[in-house]
Amino acid sequence: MDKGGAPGGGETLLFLTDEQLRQGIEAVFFAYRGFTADPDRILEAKGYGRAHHRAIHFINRAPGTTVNNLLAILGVTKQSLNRVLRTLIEDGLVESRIGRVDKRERHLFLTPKGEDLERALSDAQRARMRAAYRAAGPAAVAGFRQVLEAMMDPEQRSQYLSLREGGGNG
Amino acid sequence: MDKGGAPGGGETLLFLTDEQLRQGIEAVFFAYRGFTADPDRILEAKGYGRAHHRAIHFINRAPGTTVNNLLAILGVTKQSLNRVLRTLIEDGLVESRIGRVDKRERHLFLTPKGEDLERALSDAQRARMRAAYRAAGPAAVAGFRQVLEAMMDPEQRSQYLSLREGGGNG
DNA sequence: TTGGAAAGTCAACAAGGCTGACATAAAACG
DNA sequence: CGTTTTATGTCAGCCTTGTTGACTTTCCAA
Repeated sequence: MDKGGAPGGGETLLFLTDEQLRQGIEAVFFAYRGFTADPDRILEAKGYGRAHHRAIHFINRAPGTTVNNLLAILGVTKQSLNRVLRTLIEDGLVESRIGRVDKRERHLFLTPKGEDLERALSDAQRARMRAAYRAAGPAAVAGFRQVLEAMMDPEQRSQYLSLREGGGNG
Repeated sequence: MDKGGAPGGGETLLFLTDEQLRQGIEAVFFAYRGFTADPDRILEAKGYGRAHHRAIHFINRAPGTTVNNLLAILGVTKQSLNRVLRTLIEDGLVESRIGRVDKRERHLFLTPKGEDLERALSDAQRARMRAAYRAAGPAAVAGFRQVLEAMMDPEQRSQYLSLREGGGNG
């Protein structure tokens, strides 16, 4: 439990007590609840869950992505994803097109109806992020992103970064 | 979709494009996976889940807390918590003592065995947080915490802050 | 003392993870 | 061409962890 601001052992480059770390852990816990609260309300009204949200988000992010691709990003089994995808396709939110070059693949797209829901969900989530960013200020935002990136597993981080490349300006 | 760094409408105090906000959202998504990955491995080996982790964490944080108290912090129904609590009590990780003043209440404590698991879980999680904090640097950590706090719902934020008061130095 | 409120427990159901087994179609390989 | 591998989908069944409803015990106040 080193409490000192003075670097004690060469292991302590930052002022990091167990208590501070625990507060960081709890902050992530509570913040994540806030992060999902708004979309959850919208989804519940339509009879969907977070699993549907995640699928819709990443299909919108990378239109034409294959099922296998989505599987890797979401980190779930195909059986689990398929259940969600099936309902989205049946409900006319997602379209699944057979690949032209490789006919085994299914390329996934949002329909206009799917885009509507995606917009509703991401508007709600962005509004909260925007408010948080504004309240904290630009310097805090940069730090926020740095720590989040450092918290990811290496594999997740490279997935995240490759999405950034495809997605637009930094 | 204002892209300019120049403040356009008085609403834009920061340089916040939809794309930047979306990257923030995805960063939270991927980082949360990393955040839970280490404890999840430990829990799985013992046959527990995240719900057990959360209960253990907050019982350790506030020993003697009542079931109702824990309910408010965790934001689940008492029936849901009860199932988790029952297995933890049966397995000898948590002790439930009937309240002396109000016999309806159950006060919850970790047993030595429960403290062992708590330590294993929080060591793993703190190690990741520490690494992320070190990689990002002190200024980033401050910003990280600011944004997380701003992301919480007001009710969650006050719960979070009251835990901080009880817990030690900031 | 009686009725309501509060704390906790039991039962049953749903979402969404998981594994395993299997089917089909297409591609890749030899 | 025949075989194997890959991509996808499906069925069945299990687990965790949320939910609601019904119930008991306890406390308190009228």
